[in-house]
Amino acid sequence: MDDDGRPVPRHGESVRGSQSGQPIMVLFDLLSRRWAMGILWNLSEAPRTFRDLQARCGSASPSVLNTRIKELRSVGLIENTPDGYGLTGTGRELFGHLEPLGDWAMEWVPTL
Amino acid sequence: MDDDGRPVPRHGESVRGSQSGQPIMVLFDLLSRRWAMGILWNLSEAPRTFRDLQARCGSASPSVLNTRIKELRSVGLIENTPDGYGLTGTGRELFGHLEPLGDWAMEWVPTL
DNA sequence: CTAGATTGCTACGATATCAGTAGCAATACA
DNA sequence: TGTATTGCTACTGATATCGTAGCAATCTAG
Repeated sequence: MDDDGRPVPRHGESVRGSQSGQPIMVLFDLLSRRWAMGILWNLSEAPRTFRDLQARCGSASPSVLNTRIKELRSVGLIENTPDGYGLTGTGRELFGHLEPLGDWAMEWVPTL
Repeated sequence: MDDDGRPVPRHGESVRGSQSGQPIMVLFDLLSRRWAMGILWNLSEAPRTFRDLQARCGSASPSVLNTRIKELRSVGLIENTPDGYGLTGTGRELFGHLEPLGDWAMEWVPTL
């Protein structure tokens, strides 16, 4: 069996080394896992198949991608629809807060 | 010498495995490194000393913390002030986009 | 000026996570 | 029946992170 990843953080539990259990840290822990935000970003336009999503995530390795998908599904941010993986209502809500970063990044990155 | 981390991503360059070089992916790459968002979060109220910051980041190991600090400084998001490390103007700008996640997380996390 | 105490950091071995590639069962289509 | 595509799993080697130890450079109290 492949790795199924760390336990998905829940409120009050230790979060990948952090003991705070503060909601924002729980969220940061989840979002800072490899490709987590990229997945949400790439599913925002439309549902995508596993392989399509993989291609959009810079050819992320299927094992990591699959692990991340399981995690994001288990916390109800994405779901498996007939058309492929897509954002849930909650996922779309979260994406709403991530979206502004796109414009900000477009202005910021060139200054580096 | 300890690791100085991966190269800090710049526009158009490969981003930790992603070839897109899209600004948002550059940003996601940076933010998804361990403790990156937590550091920004914990510096938002006031400048903190290295050890204070470390304590607030769940006792993150000093090597990772230091690596992250160097990275965030090198892209101008945080700076070293007489009172410790603090957000720059740009850092504060980015934090502005992260801040709403705090409230959202407070509502979301308990539902897990 | 001398003994802590604190601060910013480096070193290093042990783990955990990720990348990269190969490949397979299931379904779809030809 | 053959060929493609899809959603994965397995495995190996590379990288990142953890956890602990410790040190040089200030401060601080006596």
